Amino acid sequence: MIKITFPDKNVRQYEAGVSALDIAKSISEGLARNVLSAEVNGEVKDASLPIGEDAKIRFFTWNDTEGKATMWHSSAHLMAEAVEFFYPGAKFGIGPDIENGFYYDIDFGDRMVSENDFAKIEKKMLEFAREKQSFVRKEVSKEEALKYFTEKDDEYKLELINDLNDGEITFYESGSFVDLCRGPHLPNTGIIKAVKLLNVAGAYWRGDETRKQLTRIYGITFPKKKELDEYLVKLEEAKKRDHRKIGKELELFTFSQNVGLGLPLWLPKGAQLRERLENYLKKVQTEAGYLPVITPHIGNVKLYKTSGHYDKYGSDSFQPISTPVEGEEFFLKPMNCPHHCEIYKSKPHSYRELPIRYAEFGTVYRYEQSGELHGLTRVRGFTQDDAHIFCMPDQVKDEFKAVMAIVMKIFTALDFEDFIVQISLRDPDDKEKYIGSDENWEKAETAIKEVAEESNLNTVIEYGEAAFYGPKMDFMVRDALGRKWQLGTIQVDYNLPERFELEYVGADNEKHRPVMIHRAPFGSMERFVAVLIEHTAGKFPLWLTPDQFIILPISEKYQNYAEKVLKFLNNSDLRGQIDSRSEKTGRKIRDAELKRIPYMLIVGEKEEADNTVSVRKQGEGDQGTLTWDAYVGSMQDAIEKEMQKR
RNA sequence: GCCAAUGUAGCUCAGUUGGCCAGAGCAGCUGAUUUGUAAUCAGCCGGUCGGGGGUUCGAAUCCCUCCAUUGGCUCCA
Repeated sequence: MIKITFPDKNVRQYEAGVSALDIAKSISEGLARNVLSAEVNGEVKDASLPIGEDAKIRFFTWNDTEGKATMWHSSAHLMAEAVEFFYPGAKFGIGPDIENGFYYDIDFGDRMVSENDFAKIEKKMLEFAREKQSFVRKEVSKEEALKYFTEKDDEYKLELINDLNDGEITFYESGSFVDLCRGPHLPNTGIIKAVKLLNVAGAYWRGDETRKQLTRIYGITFPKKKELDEYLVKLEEAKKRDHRKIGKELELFTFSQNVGLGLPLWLPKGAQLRERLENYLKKVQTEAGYLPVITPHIGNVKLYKTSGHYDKYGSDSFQPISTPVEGEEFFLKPMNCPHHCEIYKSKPHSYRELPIRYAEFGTVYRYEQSGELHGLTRVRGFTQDDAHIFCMPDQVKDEFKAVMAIVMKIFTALDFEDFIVQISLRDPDDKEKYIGSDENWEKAETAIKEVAEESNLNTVIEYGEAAFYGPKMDFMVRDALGRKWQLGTIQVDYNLPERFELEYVGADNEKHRPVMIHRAPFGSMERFVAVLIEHTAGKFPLWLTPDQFIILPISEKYQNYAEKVLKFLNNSDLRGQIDSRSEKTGRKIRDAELKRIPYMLIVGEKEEADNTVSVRKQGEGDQGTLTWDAYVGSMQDAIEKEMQKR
């Protein structure tokens, strides 16, 4: 007999060799039906695996992320089985579970697979699911494993097996499909009740651009059909928040092929919104001791040779601009830092002046790959809310923390609650990609790691995500479809000060090298506004929204009164317009609602008689009648409330 | 840059197996209407069907190519 300990510390005795599934059954049939996998002594395992010794056990169901992972990983196998049925000879790469579902990378040879083929594959998957195929785990020797996939002629699996050690290789067999796999898997495929293949995409084998591109099929499965339907509805809803769609509807920005790919054109309403964000940050920065600077959009190529940008990105950038002078070349600036370094160098500095904080909304140009361009989130010309802090080494931490405070302030002000703080460090296996000495990198990485530890934020470390001159702390926020985008960023840099030979005179009357902190709380105005649009679905807070109200006169007769109201509101620092069209009120309301204008002020005979406005709130309907003063008061209160968050 | 899908008026979309001068709604313009909490009515304007090439008696529809968009991959100073 063995002792099984449950998460609630309860202990029960079982025969050795009992499976997690058996144990679940001994508790209740219902639990047994819902168990997808189990954690046995800290490791997630097949629920059907025999347990030979005393163990701590935890069951995973659909309500656990581990349970979902098991479900989706098994679904990848199920899909592979169906794919193999229709495309015998297809070769399989990897097929993991992901945050929402799973994918499998497949080499179909000469055959083309598109979304048109999904229906039959889905149908076959459900068929196999209904057969309640069990996942049979087999430990195999490396030799056996290699033999199997050599016969199957699957070079991808062979490559994977070659990277594994003998004795740690397992196969899983479900139906006719055998896969190299660590597991764990579902007790059987019958748990999968609803299947949806979502899209196909090319994906390089092992993420390596120089290797063959496989066909990746993404899918998701559910234990209930209803959950799939709900998921699909959610996806549709998310698409409605897409900033590209709302940006068009609300006339915030546009693109023109005549101007160029990835070069956004800000329309008046978008420009107003952006300007308010910029003014807000300018105010915060002034309070935090930043000094404004302004630099040109181009710079001599020499500048970027000094900074290292030329070597690193020169050939993939917009190409240099030549001048009538032989050999003279300018670059569109891809970064503001070299310019700011030159400003720093324009005069000698004393340690007493430090830290110096130069801030600029600097527009930069980068030749992003055409396939990467995406609305406002990935563009070729964008404006960074950039600043560079030049400080002494012992000031780095305090300065870094102060910048973090600004980022957090902004995120709080705009209700960005769901963000990831990512520590982006060097790829330890590929130091060639970076400039600067190991010593400098150590110092910079240590500083960031220490600051992160001292903050109360949950951070994740990503290796290989650093900038080429230094490590970063990146603030990642998701868009409507769950894609992560880097917004705020703070970077510690010991390298550029060296390259630009920046100096200050210390208390010891000797020359010292300052440390640079690059930082951009919004990241770029373009990307930030894009994410803001998706988070708010275009319903911006009052302090930001282009029009706070619109006055809707019932008819032409009340145009004069409407103008008086407008003047009064404008004088009270509120902004809005009059809809003077010869339309019915219902129509004006509908249009204002669709434009997400927060307040509609309906004025007619009654309102004119009592000097009031009839207030309608976007999305909420009629709010009753208020005097001008009362309305202004309520608006000021609402804005005041928003200000407190700022 | 790579893989796949898509590309018809400013926007959203119809256009059967290739067959009469390419359609609708919204937007825009003109006129009528003077309107009370999510679409007033009528008329007009607007497209060389993404560009180019080809097949055909005939192409928005079939083929090739280029461009762009979308979803991924790679990249992201």
